Order: sequence, then C-alpha cells, then structure tokens
Amino acid sequence: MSMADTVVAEGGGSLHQRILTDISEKITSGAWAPGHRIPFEHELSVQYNCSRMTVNKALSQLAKAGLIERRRRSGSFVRRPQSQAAVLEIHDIRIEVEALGLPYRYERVMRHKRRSSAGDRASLELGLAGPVLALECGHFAGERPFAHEQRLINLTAVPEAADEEFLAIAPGPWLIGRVPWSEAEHRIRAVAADRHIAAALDIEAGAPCLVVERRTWSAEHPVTHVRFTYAAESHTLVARFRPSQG
Amino acid sequence: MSMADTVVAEGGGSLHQRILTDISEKITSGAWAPGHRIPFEHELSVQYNCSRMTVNKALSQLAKAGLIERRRRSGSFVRRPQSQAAVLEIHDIRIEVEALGLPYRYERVMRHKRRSSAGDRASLELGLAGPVLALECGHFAGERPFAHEQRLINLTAVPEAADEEFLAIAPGPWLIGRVPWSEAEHRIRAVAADRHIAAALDIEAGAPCLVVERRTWSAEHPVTHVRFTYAAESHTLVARFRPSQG
DNA sequence: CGTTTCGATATGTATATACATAATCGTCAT
DNA sequence: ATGACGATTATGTATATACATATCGAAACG
Repeated sequence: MSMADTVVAEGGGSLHQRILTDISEKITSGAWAPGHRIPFEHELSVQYNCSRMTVNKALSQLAKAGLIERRRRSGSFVRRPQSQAAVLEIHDIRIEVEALGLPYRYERVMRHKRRSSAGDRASLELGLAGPVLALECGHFAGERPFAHEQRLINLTAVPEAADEEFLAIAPGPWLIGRVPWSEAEHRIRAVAADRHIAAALDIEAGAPCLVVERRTWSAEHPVTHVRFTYAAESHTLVARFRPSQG
Repeated sequence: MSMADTVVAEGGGSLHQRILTDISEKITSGAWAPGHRIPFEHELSVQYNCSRMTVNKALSQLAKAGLIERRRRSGSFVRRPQSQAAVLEIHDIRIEVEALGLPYRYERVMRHKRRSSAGDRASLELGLAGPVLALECGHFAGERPFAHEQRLINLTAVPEAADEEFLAIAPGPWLIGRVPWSEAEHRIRAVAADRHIAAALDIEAGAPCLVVERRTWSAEHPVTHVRFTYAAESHTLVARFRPSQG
C-alpha cells in the first residue's frame, strides 16, 4: 500500500476535515518537527486528490490556529510551540459544588448602593464617578462555606441591577445572559485569610486561600469586578489544553 | 448614505476579514442578542457585494469560534455565551522575572535519577515502572527567591534528559522545543508552605503560596510533571480573554 | 384528522478559475 | 564581485458554479 493510498483511505467527515486532522496529528506527534516544511498546497492536492482550494482552506485554518507558519514562495512550516496558552474554564460555582455531589446553598450577606469611592473606581477601572452596587455573598457546599464573593457592579452600565435584591439569585448567573460581555480579565493568587474572610469561610485567620478576581467589560464599559475567595483545601483550578485542535 | 454603502465603505484588510469583525462586533456589543437570527448568506453577499462563498467562509469561522450556531434551512443564530473559557498564558519564569526589571538567576538544588516509585507513577500518570529523573530547582529575582520548582521527567519518553545535568539551563526551556507536547494540564491552588518550601522561598512556614502544577503528554506518553511554588506576594496569574476573536 | 410525500430553501462542501502579492532565484549589465 | 531587474513560484483572496444534505412547510392522500 503506497503512502498516497494510505492517506486517501476512507475516513469519517469531510475531506477538508481529514486533511486538517492528518496534518495536525503529524505535528503534535512529532513526526513533523518544528521547522519542517510541510508539502506544498499543490503536492497535497495531488496526494488527497482534491483541488488546491480545499487544501488552502485547511492550511489557512492551521495557520490561524498557530500550528504552522506560511511564507509566500517558500511554503508552510511547522511552528515551534511558542506561548503556552491554556484554556482555563471557570464554571458557575453552583455547578462546581453540585459536581462534587453536595447540596448547594447561596446566601446574600451584604448589599449596599453607593456613589463610587476612589477604591471602587480603581477596582472597576472606572473613569468617572457614578453609582455602584457593592455585594457580599456566601456560597456553601452542604454545611461548609465553599466560597466568599465580593462584588462591585457598575450601575451606569447595568442600571437594572439597582432594583434587584440578589436574595434568591447570585449576581453571577443574574449578570450572565443579561449583559453581553466583550472582554474579561482574571487574576489568580494566593493570600492569607484576614479576619473577615476567615469568619466567612470558617477557617483560621492567616490560613492560605485561593483568590480569583474577575473584571468584565462590555463594549469598553466596565461592568463588574468580583473577587471569589476559596479556602485552600476546597478548591483547585484545572486547565487542560492542547497546542491546538483539528 | 444607505446601509449597504456604509458596510462596503473602505476598510483595512480583506473583505472576508471585514465581514468577520463586523459581525463579531455586532454580537459582542450586544446589538445582536443571543438567539437573534443573523442575515442569510445570500443577504450578506448582497450587502457586502461579494459572493456567497466569501460570506460562507466568514460565517463558518464564526461558527467554529462558537459565536454563532448554524442550522440548515433555518439560518444562523447568535449563541448565548456558554462556557467561560479564559486563555491563561503561562510564561517562562526567566521572562516573568526579567519583565519585572530584576536580574534572573537559576540554581539546580537536587538531581536524582531513580526507578519510578509508586508516587512518581501517580504524579506522571505513568502505567509501567521505568526510570525517572527527579529535579529540584530555584528561580531567583535579584537576591530573593521567586519560585521553587519540583520536577519529574519520564526518562522513557525523554532518554536524552538522563545525560543533562541541568546546572546551566532550567528543565523547562530545555524540554520546550526538544519534546513536542500534544497535551497538558494545569492545576492551580493555594497551599500553606511546609518547612522545606518555606526554607527554599525564605518565608515562614504556614505562609500562603500559589502552586501551579503542570503535567505534559506527548502523543499519549507522559513527559513531565512539574510543580512551581510561588510565595503569595511574589506572583499573580493573569488571564485576559474575549468570548472570541475575529 | 393524521400521516406521508415532495418541493423549496439555506447551509455544507468541493471544483475550476482568475488575478494579486510577496519572496526567491537566476541572469545580465556594470 | 555586485547590484538591478525580471521570471518564477507559492500563497492570498475572490468568483461562479455545482451538487449534497438537512429541514421546514405545504399539499396530497388514506
């Protein structure tokens, strides 16, 4: 069985998809090392018995995914794995808790509407003064505190939030779907619990905690800033990733 | 000026790119809410004065990026923001340190070649027994310890590592480029420093630390398991992201 | 009234073609 | 040698076309 025969053997999806996964595998398996010149579009179109356009579409996608680099007149080359970018999935806390098989409970601890202080504006990266809603909430797994939430909502961007008490629904799920976000930033770090957090999470002051802060923008306007604090034992963030997907 | 005129007004890149960013913006800005039916390929091809193929290429990409959902006969619809996936960039420690304007220093603390213990096999998710290389290294920013590295390398997957002392080069940079990885997993959590880590990082035992663990596979074979421990003050992980990029 | 069939429609995939653009190579004149 | 220049080549982008496929809706039928 010749090389060409192997390649053109029957496969599941579309041709375009097959070319994509074939080459993707060659690269991630190491068969084609970084720097290796992959066959020209013309050669591949002969190998796969299809038109150059089909090959082009597949290679363009691989280039966009960052697996290969294309140079006019020279050909396409396997890129060396450059920035290690991981896809970090941050789920809804309710779903996290329920995935552990524990009953989830939500509790609003504090709700305060006020004109933004200088600190608020720094948190939200807000230019002008304006009303904000400050919230503090507890998330429980069974009897135990799971996470403590401290949130600021920019009422200029989300005026409807002023009328919501957040007694029955947590601000996270409330905001999702209501406010289209265009950008977000996470900061993840370890801190020692201060007395306030220690009391909320029922741990000792000074105990290590994982803090996840998220700022969200919608079309250039800051929407919300939230800080989740987890007791060290209760939580691990997991990020699984591949250099690219076919 | 008619709608069509506005849309076809001169723009930077290719038409295909313009269609992509136009629609992407409409969605992320909220102008087209989740569930909204975007114009048919045919309508867009008239609006942008181009062929259906060009529109199709753009829409296919948006669908692949997860911004829209396409249904035969019915049209294409804006998807609601589903999983919050953040791109977490994990840089080389040297680069992180130098970005702070501090001199970087690397030090190998321990190097030990051995048959894998049960614990090693658990760390690497290794099925069979085989030789591993255990390393411990310090990364310094100026005079201060910045991160402590504890690493296992699967010598079955990377036999060349057995001959490397890792005195001058850190295992991370050494492995990158030499071993094509196909998959990796990060675990991020907060811990209290034990005495060993406390001594290495020059902090007090029990002080909070950020731990980033990474496991890497290459074509189904475990390659390495590494644990970086940072003193809480010294490090924050940042992940910035958008729902999708044009 | 319910079911089946069939046509219309929108997307999915692939083709041949055309011209633009960038980079490299060889040739020729200096 | 060296530099200018044009030919060649591979990719980049767009077009018109064709047929496949899924699905909605309406008409035909038992």
